[in-house]
Amino acid sequence: MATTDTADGAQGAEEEFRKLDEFICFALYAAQRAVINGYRPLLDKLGVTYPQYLVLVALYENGPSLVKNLGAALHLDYGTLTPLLKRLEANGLVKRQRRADDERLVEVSLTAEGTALRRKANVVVPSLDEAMGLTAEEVEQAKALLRKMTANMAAQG
Amino acid sequence: MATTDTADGAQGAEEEFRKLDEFICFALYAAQRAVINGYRPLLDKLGVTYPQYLVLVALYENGPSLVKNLGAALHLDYGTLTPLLKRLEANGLVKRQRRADDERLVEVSLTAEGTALRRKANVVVPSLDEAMGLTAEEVEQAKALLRKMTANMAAQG
DNA sequence: AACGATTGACTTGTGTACAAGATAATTGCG
DNA sequence: CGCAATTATCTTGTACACAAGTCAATCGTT
Repeated sequence: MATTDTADGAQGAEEEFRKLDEFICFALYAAQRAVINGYRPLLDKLGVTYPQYLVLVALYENGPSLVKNLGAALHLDYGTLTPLLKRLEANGLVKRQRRADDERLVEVSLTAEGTALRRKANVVVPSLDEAMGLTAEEVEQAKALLRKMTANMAAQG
Repeated sequence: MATTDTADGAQGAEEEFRKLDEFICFALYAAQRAVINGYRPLLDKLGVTYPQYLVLVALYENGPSLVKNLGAALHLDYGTLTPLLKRLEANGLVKRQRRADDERLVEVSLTAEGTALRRKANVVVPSLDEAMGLTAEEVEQAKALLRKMTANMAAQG
């Protein structure tokens, strides 16, 4: 069904080659985008993007945090975080402030509006984690496998 | 360990709120980026990015394809594919050609150089799918779970 | 033939991601 | 103390991703 119309590629010969759907990396890539796209309409209502939402969750969990620590929590670097945090600040959800005791450090904290978002987000968002249609057991399996992949890939970057 | 230095956030009270690491969507997000980052050094040697590599795999599998069909195979839209395909074309790996029988259609096919890349990629790349450190059984489990997520999320966009 | 609707592709604008380079503040060592 | 190294952050440049809008070619119907 998928591809029609055109020739059929694999010209006989050797079949040492794998198909797209056999790659676990593709399954991972497709699933991640599907999930983000599922979150999007809900997060739109809250006025944040998916990575912005994750930053807020990290702030809810850890309180005021250095950019460095947010990067460690989310596995994101400054090149991604700095502009993202500026957008969150421009939207009034967080405050960014250089620390007086060490001018290199920037501390990110929630505004009243950012704090208020927590309750709304908590109602609207986690529903999706369950709406992925996995049983509780499958969710645990998936988390374990994903963490294992993450750890192993990081180990030998 | 992760976050230090700053206050500890969760101000007692209710614990109806989840931590970042409990979200399966975050595990998915982190794993996908870790895997792409693992692929990057290998793909750099081939001169392609990860999404570009997936397009090539689709072309190896299906032969010359319409942009529309590549989009269906990769779950990507024109806004992503058109510039990506132009970059692949600029790098000499694919050819893009309007079809004479229907001027709306653009057919993408491999150049000699793009075809030649297949063998190199096949040697260098799939090693990583195994280098994720999962057993064969876990790989199958993971693929099944990821596909289920993808299908369920797509079902109720 | 006429023409409104559909289709396939492209463009524009916003927001991630990440590499690589720049910079100011702090630290550590002789 | 003086200064080289380190640290935390920011900036620039490239490449996805996706929504929304544009446009030409084709189709369906009359």
